[in-house]
Amino acid sequence: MTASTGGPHLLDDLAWRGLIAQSTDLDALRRDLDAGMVTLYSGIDPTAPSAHIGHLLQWLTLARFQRAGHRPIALVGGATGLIGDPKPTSERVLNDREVVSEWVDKLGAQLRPFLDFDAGENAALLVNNLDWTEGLSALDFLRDVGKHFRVGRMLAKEAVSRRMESDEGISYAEFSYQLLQSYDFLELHRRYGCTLQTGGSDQWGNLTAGTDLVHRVEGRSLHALGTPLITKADGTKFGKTESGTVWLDPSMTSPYAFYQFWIQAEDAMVGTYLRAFTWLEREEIEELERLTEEKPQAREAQRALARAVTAQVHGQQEVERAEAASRALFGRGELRELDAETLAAAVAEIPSYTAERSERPTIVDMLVGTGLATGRGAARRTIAEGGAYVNNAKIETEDWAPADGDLLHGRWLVLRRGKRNAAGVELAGA
RNA sequence: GGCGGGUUGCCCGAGCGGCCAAUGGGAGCGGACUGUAAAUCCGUCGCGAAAGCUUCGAAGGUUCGAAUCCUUCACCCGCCA
Repeated sequence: MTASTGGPHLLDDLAWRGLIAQSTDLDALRRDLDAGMVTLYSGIDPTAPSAHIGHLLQWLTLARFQRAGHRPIALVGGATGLIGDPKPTSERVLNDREVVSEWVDKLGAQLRPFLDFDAGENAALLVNNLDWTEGLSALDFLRDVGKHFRVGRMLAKEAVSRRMESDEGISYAEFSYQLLQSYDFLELHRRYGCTLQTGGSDQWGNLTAGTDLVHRVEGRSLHALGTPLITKADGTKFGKTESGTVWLDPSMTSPYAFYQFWIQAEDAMVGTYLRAFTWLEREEIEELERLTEEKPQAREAQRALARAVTAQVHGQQEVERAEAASRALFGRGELRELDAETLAAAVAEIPSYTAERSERPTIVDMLVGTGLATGRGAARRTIAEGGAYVNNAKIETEDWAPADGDLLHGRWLVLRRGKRNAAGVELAGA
């Protein structure tokens, strides 16, 4: 069970999808992939209680290898997460051990649906690098790992040199990070015959540090493959919304918000995202790209993207809910014409809160109450700027309060700030 | 351990006794245009309706008045040991 069923070669598909930014020796990798099952790994560090869409890309890459018959190891960095990968900008704050350990568990559970852990020979594995570093003494670590590293090369790594040049500098702990991560590759090579590490291109220094270490210790040349950093069309960071990072955890980013994030993709990038984040085939994606060019206002590609990615992460049922809510809230139709059930379902997808009728909440109260505005000042500003809507009608006065006739089905209001931030208010009580 | 430099709002970065809630840029947010896109232009961007309140690493002090001066502490950077 080596090569996949028909279709293009895995590496050609990855290249077409724009997933190969850097690699050690592609031809050698191709030979190994063709020769049989390859064991590969990719790791993420627990820096939050949930993975985000950047991590998703790494897991999907592992999954692409698995579908081609190879064996993926998903690593969660219970050890590396205790140290922190140097950021180019600033030193990280250490997280407590208990917190990190909790996050490791959450991330592990979160990634399971993306890989097949019961595939027989090439079943996926989930590992935690704390398992082989916790018991390691500092002396052993320095002798067995540290001795193989040259400080000159360590200093040359992008993240390290940037930090050396910054006026904040870098701690020894973060400086040592690359040793820890390299040791993972060595350990996984020894334990499982792992010969390939994949990761974001921002990890390239760490990936090659790993292949270097294995080369020195074991005399074998392993492979590293870096996926590109996904960005927006102007090169700025991808994966953030007004309310921050796009998380996979539905309690941190609701499926509706998740869906909305993708639907709002720029025309110029929607093809890139389809290639990288979905399993759609080449012909389908090229057709969608063509549609974007010919009929951009139809937003077919964005819709397909949102649907596909949301389905993978949250399931088909959530896609349908998000789509129904999106139709209700962004549709041309009158909100008043929606039946109570549809409206209730739509409101359930968006931030909402319940206010007491007797308190006679004003538009400002409600903007703040729903979280659409961060404070009363911001709410007033929104109104003054003409960005506040109730049931799709612009509200221009700060002391506006709903009359009974404004309520949809006797109890709901749909608030909107700007074009695309909606929230619900339910008025309770007599 | 010694000497020198630094710590300003989400980020970068001016300010160096009153005119500072603090110049400018970026990001963000709202509007116009369009298509839940981009670009562009306009507006906005500590909290508060306002009076006012709380900010410029922390704590004290000098002064009518401090982000700006002094002292101590913490952290960072550099050179030396």
